[in-house]
Amino acid sequence: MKPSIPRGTRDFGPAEMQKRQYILNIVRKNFELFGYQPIETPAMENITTLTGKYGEEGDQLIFKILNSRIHESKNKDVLKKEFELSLEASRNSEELTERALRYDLTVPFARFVVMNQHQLTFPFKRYQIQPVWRADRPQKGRYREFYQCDADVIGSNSLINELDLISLVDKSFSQLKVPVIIKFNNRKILSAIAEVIHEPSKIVNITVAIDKLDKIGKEGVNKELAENGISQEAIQKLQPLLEFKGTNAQKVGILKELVGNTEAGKKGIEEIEFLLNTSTAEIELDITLARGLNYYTGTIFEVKANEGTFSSSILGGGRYDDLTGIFGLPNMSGVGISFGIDRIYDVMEELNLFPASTDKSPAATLMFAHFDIESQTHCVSLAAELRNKNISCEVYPDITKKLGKQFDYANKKNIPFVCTVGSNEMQNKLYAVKNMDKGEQQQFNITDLIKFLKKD
RNA sequence: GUAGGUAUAGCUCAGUUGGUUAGAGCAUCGGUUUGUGGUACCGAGGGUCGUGGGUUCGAGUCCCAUUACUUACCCCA
Repeated sequence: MKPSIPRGTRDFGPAEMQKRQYILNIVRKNFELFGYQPIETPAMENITTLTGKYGEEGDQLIFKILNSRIHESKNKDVLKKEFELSLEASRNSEELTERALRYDLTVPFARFVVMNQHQLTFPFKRYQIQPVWRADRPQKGRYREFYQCDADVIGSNSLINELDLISLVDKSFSQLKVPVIIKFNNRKILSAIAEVIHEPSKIVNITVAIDKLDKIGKEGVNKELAENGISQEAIQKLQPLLEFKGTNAQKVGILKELVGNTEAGKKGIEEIEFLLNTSTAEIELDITLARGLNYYTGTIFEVKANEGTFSSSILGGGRYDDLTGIFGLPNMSGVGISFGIDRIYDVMEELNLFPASTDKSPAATLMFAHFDIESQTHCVSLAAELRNKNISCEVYPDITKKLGKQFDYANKKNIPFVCTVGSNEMQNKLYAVKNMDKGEQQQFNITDLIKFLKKD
């Protein structure tokens, strides 16, 4: 049988893991630096926890898990009917699927907060680094299994949290040396727009269409709006939004004109101005930024790489005022961001941003080479001594007289020192250690060897 | 779901208007080298040309179908 893995999933070898961990370590360090605490949640959730939170499209992209032992069911007639119905339209049947793989980390987090509300100190700041699954068509930069790295704070309305997150994002990308644009907008503006053009029920269609401005241009957006039943009059009102390019301040001016006399508009503009005035990081107000997820209600974020061919977003996030409400805990506003490290990896690979050290990081500091079972055994006890001193090392596992083969192995694993042990060395307790880079060899007793490697 | 592209050795790919026994580089293994690697030279193994059918004296090459992968649309990290 030919081995394979499901489409959209990947294996990661040691070289790739080295780079992935380089990114993860920087992100995790910053999460902790800003006072977020780690949690984990299960890979699968009850399907009812997930459905209805991600929009119509989103629901269809949830990986569903078929119930086990359906052949033992006592209600096969019901099962058959549910199955028939599922063939006709996208729907959820708990008879068939009670559980699903998590689609993001935010909704499980909201569930977690509600379930553990009495143990948590609010405002609660958590970070979470785990894979999520989406039943999407894979393509460039889009995977069916990928990692999200989320930081969220819940139980606080303060815009300080937004500022904190912006600063965290800015710091992380500058440490990774990835050139980015941090864009933001506010969902209150979008609802205000829907209000002033008298199409409040079409808010999702409007936001999704506007979000595509970059890709399909003004004409494309107008066409899509019309197709979604938005009146010509309303579309005309939206034009200033689509046509305008300029500074952040000028954009705020446009917004004031368009939605400044609505309640939601006023509030949104106020929040936007606060962030623009107080953020120390460079941020760009993008009045066409909408984002698809249903649960956002206030500030929304998106980060894209500023160089290279990679156009999809590498980070997203925003404020959600009532995600926990559906689970029975109202009035819990939260805000969070999510790093897409798989895409960050792709950007960094394309722009050659990984430090050289991640390319050939040594598997160990030293390898022992030997000739027979006696010398190998001797190496094993020497290795134990080095490891007690916290020096990483390994003993060549096979018995062979061919030193070339053993040296080659060390080379391929980028091990910088090789210590060859034969009968002379065992007798004199003096060990020859070769620096694989320089090709020089020095002799040490065990104490000096440890000193030498420690210093190095 | 819709539309395009690709499929030949473990990997990356050549393969002429359809013509003898399908090639290269890298990788692997062996040798030059039984106590010192990266280099060099010599050699070896490894293929049902994705699968099934068709056209033809003859198909890796042309046609049809099918599967997998991939890119774009939709949506998203």
